[in-house]
Amino acid sequence: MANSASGESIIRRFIRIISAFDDKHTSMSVAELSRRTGLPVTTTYRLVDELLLERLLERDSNGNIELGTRMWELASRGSKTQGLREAALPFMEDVQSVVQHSTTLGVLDSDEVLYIERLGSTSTIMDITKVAGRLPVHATSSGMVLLANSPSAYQDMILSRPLTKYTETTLTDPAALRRHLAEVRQRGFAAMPGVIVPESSGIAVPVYGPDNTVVAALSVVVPRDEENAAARVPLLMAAARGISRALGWRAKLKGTLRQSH
Amino acid sequence: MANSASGESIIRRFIRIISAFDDKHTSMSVAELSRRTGLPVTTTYRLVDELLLERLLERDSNGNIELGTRMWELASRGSKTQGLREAALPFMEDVQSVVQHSTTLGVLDSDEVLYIERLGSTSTIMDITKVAGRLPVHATSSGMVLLANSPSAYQDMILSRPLTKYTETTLTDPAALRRHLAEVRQRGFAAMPGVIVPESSGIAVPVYGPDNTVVAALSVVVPRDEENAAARVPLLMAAARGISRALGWRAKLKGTLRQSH
DNA sequence: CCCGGATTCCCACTCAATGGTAATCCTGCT
DNA sequence: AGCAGGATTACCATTGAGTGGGAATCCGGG
Repeated sequence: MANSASGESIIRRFIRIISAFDDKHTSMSVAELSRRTGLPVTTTYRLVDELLLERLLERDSNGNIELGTRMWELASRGSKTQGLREAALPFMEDVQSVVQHSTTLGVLDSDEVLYIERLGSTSTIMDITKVAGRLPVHATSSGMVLLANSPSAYQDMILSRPLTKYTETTLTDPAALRRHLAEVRQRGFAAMPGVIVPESSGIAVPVYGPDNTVVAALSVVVPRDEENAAARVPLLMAAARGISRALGWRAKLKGTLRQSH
Repeated sequence: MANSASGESIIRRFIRIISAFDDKHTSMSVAELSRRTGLPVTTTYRLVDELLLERLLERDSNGNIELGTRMWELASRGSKTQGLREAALPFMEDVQSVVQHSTTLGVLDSDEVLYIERLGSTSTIMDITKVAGRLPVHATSSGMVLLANSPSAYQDMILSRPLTKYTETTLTDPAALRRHLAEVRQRGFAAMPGVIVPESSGIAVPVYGPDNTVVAALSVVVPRDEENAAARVPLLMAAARGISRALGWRAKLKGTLRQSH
């Protein structure tokens, strides 16, 4: 053996380690960490020791390992996500104060929607989004909005892979999805009843960045039986516009309202 | 030369790299990164390449390097900070809706206050707190609350180092600070007029965790000239109690109300 | 006292990581 | 077009940081 029998770099192993933590596993023993990551026991101990030293990991009161506050700090303070989040939060509060269910802000990351902020009670069965949580593009209103405003190569990539059918109403047929995307692009919002959880509906609108591309989706989740959920669209649009403006976007002067590519 | 002439581990260098990014420097060229981190050019390129591959770093539209969304995601989803933040947010919104200036949630990290959430407009000169930003313990109301509820060894450590005097009213004398801490402990809140910025006042109260220790400080910043800022204390206390309860804290049954160290 | 798992200690091996030097690619300026 | 200055990529000889199996030790519960 030598530097990593498996040929893995330290960075990759570091990622394995921090990836072992999620909202369901916020702390664990080193041995368990070794098991979860699949790294050799000794190696795990050595690496963890160093990460503890650097405060990227910490020990809790039981001696278990958890992600260090410093880790969060370093990752947060310089990230573009932070700017987006801060710009959006006030407007999200406004929306939340009216809609009362849950309001989320999502971005596209690799092939999924990553939620970077969320307001509303956490306990609802109705809404499974979490901050720093992911959901598939094709089964969320946020995903549809983001996909509808993505380059066609990206759309093709997403639509060409197997799409999970979560409920009766989940669209999984590429052609049907494309039609739906066209609609979303034209109307400027996505409304999807019960695509991932039968009893709820998602409504999402795009948020624009300075270069007039769509950078995020603002969305609310409401009970499916709620009448005219679409009545929420103007509210959402106004909020999204506010966020966009805070991000440096300027309304188009004149001409068509269709966004570039 | 061999594995790091400077004897530095990859982890430490990785930290140097992500530390080079902050809210003022969200993206930069690799060469600049090399300069900022002090790492050899070649080494920086090699390391950055790998981090790009792992998506801990990303290239923006100009080809500059920025922190990757994945970095934020991994650091956020498993962190205890996240749980605290989520528990606190609804209550912070309530406070913010009444106080209107700015509401923050801070924790103690090494020898400073680290702010993990913040509501209110960002542009105020009055309030310099930022999410994932730090301020010194002795010059903030949050810091005083947290310090007042810390082990005395920690208090000694903080009070024994040189304390910056930001304004006329900043306390820098250890003895005076100790008296103030005793007051804070007894009253259950800290109110500090213009300790870091002359024209504003901070008011902070403790947030308790399940084991009845203080885990965070909830605070508002208001203009200093505002009459009876202390009138805000009950509001803050009620909110802090709500957060504490959401974290699993149960009110003491009976007996003294003094909290254990 | 015993048992099983977690943790720490030990150590010989070796290739991943290193960082100079030099070539190449840009980009703006003349 | 040609030039200047910086950013980026390519090359490569060198070596100690990283590795991981194994054994000893610690610890908590029954």
